[in-house]
Amino acid sequence: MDASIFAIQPTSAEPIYRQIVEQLRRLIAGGQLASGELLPSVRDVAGFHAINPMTVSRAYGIAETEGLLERLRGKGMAVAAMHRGTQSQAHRLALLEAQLADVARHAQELELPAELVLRRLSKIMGGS
Amino acid sequence: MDASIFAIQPTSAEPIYRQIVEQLRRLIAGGQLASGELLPSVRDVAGFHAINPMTVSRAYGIAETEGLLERLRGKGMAVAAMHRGTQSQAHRLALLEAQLADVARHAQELELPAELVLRRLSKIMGGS
DNA sequence: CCATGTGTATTAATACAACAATACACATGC
DNA sequence: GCATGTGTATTGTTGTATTAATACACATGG
Repeated sequence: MDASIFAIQPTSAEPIYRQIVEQLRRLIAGGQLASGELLPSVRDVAGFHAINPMTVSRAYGIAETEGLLERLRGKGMAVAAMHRGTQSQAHRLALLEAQLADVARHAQELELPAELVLRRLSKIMGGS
Repeated sequence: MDASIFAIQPTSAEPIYRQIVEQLRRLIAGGQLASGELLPSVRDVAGFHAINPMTVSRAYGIAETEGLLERLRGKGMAVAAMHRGTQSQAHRLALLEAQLADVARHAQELELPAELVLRRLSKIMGGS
């Protein structure tokens, strides 16, 4: 697997290691990273994105603690076998729940009608 | 105005002073805080939410720099006169744009169909 | 065996957030 | 005038988060 699977934004307020962990969570849950698949090495990812290897290692370590990844000694990190294939839609939707709740709260503070927000989001998602 | 207008989450990763600034932005843009309205004093807010007065003062100071608030010497802080009434829907929707883009990106990584996400968000917003 | 590839423990540097304790400038109202 | 109410500047301390630099242990493959 190529080091380019991750979309790192070094300028973002969100810490790099957390960006990686969260993308791993979603890519695995969505099935874009298949079970058993070998991930790019920490040095590959670090070199490609010009970040420190330890930052990547930290992300991989957290993902392993969460049970997302498995460590293959001498080989590297792979998607855990437990996570065979794609999770259920309900399970994946749950990963968006908190973010959707935030959107709803902010929309209410902005006194924006729900229909308007939904139309806008629909347009953004459709165009991707 | 009561000190309870702010919904502070001390455990959140987002800094308290920034929570306050962002809520001010939205509440003013949405018209829930009317122009000229007097805000709760820093000591009131700090006491009510059990946080440090200087943290509130910092938030008010930033909001003043942004032109959201006006300082009334000896009285306190008030919503700036410039912000008379509610902003246009387009202007308010723009404040949600970045967050909606994030939702779209995450949904794609999760391989969730747009309709499912929209239905879920609609339910959350409707129930509020 | 040994070069090369894994991941990572350790230490340090830097920055940030929040709190605490003062003290100050200003306006209001008795 | 003076007590009381604003916001704020200042200084210091504490705890934490993030990233970086270095060195190490281990497995693989010839």
